[in-house]
Amino acid sequence: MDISHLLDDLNPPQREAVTSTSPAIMVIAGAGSGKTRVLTHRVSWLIEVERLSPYSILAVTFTNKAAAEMRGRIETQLNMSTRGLWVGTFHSIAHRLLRMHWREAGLPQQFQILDSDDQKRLVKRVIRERELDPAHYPPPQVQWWINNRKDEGLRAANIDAEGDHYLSTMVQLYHDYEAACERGGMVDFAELLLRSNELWLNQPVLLKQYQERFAHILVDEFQDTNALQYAWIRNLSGKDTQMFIVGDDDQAIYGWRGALVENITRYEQELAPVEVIKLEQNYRSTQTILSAANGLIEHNQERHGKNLWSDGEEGEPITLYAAFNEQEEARYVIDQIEASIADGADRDQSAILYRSNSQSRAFEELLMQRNIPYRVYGGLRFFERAEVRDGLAYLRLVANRNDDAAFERVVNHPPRGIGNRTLELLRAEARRVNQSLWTTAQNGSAWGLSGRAAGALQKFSELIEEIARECADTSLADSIETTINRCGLLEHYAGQRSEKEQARVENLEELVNAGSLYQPDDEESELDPLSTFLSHAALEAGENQGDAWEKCVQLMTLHSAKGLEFDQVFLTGMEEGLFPHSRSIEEPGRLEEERRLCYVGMTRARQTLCITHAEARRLHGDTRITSPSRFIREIPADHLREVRIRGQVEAPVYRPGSSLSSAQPTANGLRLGQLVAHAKFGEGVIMDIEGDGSRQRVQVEFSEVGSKWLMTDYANLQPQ
DNA sequence: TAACGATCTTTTTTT
DNA sequence: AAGATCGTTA
Repeated sequence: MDISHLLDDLNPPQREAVTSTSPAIMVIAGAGSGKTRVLTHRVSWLIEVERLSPYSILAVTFTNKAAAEMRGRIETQLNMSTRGLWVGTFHSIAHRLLRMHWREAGLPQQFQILDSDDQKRLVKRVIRERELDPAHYPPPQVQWWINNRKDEGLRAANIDAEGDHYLSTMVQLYHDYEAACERGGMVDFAELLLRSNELWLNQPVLLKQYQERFAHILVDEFQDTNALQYAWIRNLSGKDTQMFIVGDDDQAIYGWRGALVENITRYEQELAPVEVIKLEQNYRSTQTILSAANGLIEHNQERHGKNLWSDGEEGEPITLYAAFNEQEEARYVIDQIEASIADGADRDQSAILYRSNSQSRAFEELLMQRNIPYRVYGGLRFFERAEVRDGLAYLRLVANRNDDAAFERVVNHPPRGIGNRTLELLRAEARRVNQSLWTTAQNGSAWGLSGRAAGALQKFSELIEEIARECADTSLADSIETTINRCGLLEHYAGQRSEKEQARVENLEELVNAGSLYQPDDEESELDPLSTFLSHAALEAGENQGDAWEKCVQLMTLHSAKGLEFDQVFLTGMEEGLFPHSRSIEEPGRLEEERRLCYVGMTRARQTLCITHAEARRLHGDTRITSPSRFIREIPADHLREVRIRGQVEAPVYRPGSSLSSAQPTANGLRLGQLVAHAKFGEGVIMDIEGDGSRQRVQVEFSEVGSKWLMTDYANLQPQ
């Protein structure tokens, strides 16, 4: 058998990882070391060389994107369909199990997935019903708390509040929330995992069956697993299961949402002896970038220890630019990008990375002004848009009348005269009789609702029943079309003719389209298509902004940059308080996570890396003087090159500890940040200086007339 | 019931 | 500064 195509382009440790027969393997895969390749080649190897049935392999990832990429690559390698092979996110696999074993899991067959938005509404309701002050118990915080408990594998009944008032209230809310979910047949994200883990614990026969089925379990991004995911994996693995995990402790950046890097060590201890394979050869970045990143990450105490190297080129030094403020920072970065594009680089090979989303603004404004196409990652995705969610809520009611979250969402949207007062009474009554809102609404006048309110609810019920009847024996696509057309949302938006409403109508039409394109997975094909479509919508929120695939400059947070790579990377806003973020500075553990985030950012770059910081930045309304990030100082200085304004290299811009000292005066006494007066334009601040002698010009931000470029020889600016 | 104004808040994000 | 949320008012 010719197996060369699976091994030829691998280095020795990669090859060892792909072919190893140890019962427990741990691959510590540095950034850019070919992690995905190892994972996919191993699966292909198992199937093609070891002749394992795809049916006996389970591969788990964190994102749908990673799962899709893995499946795609495996199919290409094997040149066959991967039917039977389970590749998916923790959540999608747990979901699949629950759909198959809903009875054993104690769920109604039609259970629906509650996304975080619905979850928040439900939590809010539970708080209201307890008559607690939402200021004392903010819904997002309660939601966060509940999810954290679930991620730890704890149910309300398992938590001992020990007389602590706050804690016991939280437990009570958790309890109410569980009851509300139960009543409506709803399962939130964390619940998917918790339930299926309980399925393992409560159904030993079923568990054994799966343990025997999966001879191989592969887990990607192991450093991001939380306690529940760890338990889930451990329970599922039988004594003959071969475990293959891939992770990188230096890229653990999700501790704040419950991920436990320690799971790596824990795995190593619990499954000893574990074969540890380190992938340290990097195929992405220049040696300079790697050395710099290594130098930085060495400042962390808690490490497995690993040193990335490359046999590629030394590459350019990392440039460091000290901007006057965030606008000037944007100007510098975008000038550089424009220059590289002029040199023939692709726009989408430049990425601007930042710590927090609000920083994208200055960049976006300038990119827009200069007509450079760009794409900002993050933000609302298709299935998260309000109108799409409304449409889905109608569908959910059609599928399951007891879905209270969906009921609340659309009962008066579009407005049909069911006001808050009515809803309040309805909620109270539903709670009293412990029934869903839908059921309670059916006999409004019987429990004392005014004739008018009861009538309005009646009409709403009839509408839903009617839609359901029309959808009864049609295809999924037709059901969705019927629902969207009949629910009244289209008319509601069509009435108003602004651009926004136009877009909403289009999105609803797109939802119909999404339904007709939807193909259930093989295992799901015999289940109710509407339910699986709704789950799909919740589990996979869709493309970010599937806008035209024109090549765009990429803007994103450092977190969303993980897993991506670009020729040219700008690491911006490298200032104390912003990055590392002020809320992380106190705790050593958090600070180390910030440092790993910086490491992740740096290692995204293939060719060039540029680090920028502003000496003054407008944040939350006021301008403050900032100092450069400690991370800049932690990068070995010999890999850095400081850049002056427009390429004039003189005294170093950056000196540790200095803030505004870098604004060097020019020959005629003007310097950045200088307050000046102009005969016609009034007072202003110097934002930029370029050229010298008779060709020197300065950019002044005037308080009256805005920003102007002026030739210094003619402007006659008076320093103030 | 909707619309307006006051008040509050502000890291990172997937499922 | 800006956006979301909330309570009050017309």
